[in-house]
Amino acid sequence: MPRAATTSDPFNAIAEPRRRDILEFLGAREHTVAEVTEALGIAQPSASKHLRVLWDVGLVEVRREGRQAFYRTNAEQIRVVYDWSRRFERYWQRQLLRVKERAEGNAKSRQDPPTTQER
Amino acid sequence: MPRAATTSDPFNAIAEPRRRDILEFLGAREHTVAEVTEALGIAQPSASKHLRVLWDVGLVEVRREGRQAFYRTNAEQIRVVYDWSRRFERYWQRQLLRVKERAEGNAKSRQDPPTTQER
DNA sequence: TTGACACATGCCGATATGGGAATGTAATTA
DNA sequence: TAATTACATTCCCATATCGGCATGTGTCAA
Repeated sequence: MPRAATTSDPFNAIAEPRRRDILEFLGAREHTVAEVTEALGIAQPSASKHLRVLWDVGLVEVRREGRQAFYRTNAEQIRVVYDWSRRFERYWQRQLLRVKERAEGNAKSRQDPPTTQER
Repeated sequence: MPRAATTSDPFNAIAEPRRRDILEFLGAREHTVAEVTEALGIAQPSASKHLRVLWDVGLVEVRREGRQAFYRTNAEQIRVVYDWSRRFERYWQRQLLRVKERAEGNAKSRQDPPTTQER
């Protein structure tokens, strides 16, 4: 079974770096497909496809006017990701605390890959 | 070109629902692979693979003891996702404001797919 | 009407995916 | 030493991905 479709949810959609770039670019105000392709240096069909994926999961909205399409990011949907990641806030706060606590002492390095042995 | 490797960054790693489940499960405290497989109802090799991917991008840490591996999520790395999504905070706040402003008036529905015509 | 323009879609190929089943490996136990 | 346990890895396969290129579709201008 391959990875879930990019169109299934915001998490899959933002897995692609280019799409994150697009969302950031469209963050401030709406932009034309041509503006996206030019600003990010991607081919037009590629931009259209990415925008389509983002639209499918509700991460962008479109406004059509003549032969132009004005896209803007729908921050509300990014919030899904935000809310999920925020659930771990208490954990990283706790971890930061621990780091701070042992700030003076022994630096403990990250362990080796799962397969490699250590200790 | 296929999608970027799941091992490339946290965004790709959390694109998989099962891996998000694992991260949540490992959020509170460290757990054995066996505990993960049992708690989430996934096959052992599958769990090991997912944990490996999560480990590759630094989303989990391992502590080995005898033949057991104790995994825990590394919230610090989830923060990468948190920080990225949070950059859109001002936008959804602005959008919520707009929604509130036109709370009394005309309900504007979402537009049709990019290809379909409307207006 | 014809052509240019803006964008969307279809097809192709190279590649990564995740599940299942089998196998490998190191540590513990008998 | 042999069997068992706890994980990790490998192989296989059906499937989805993204980019490039070509093409389709609707809109506006000449």
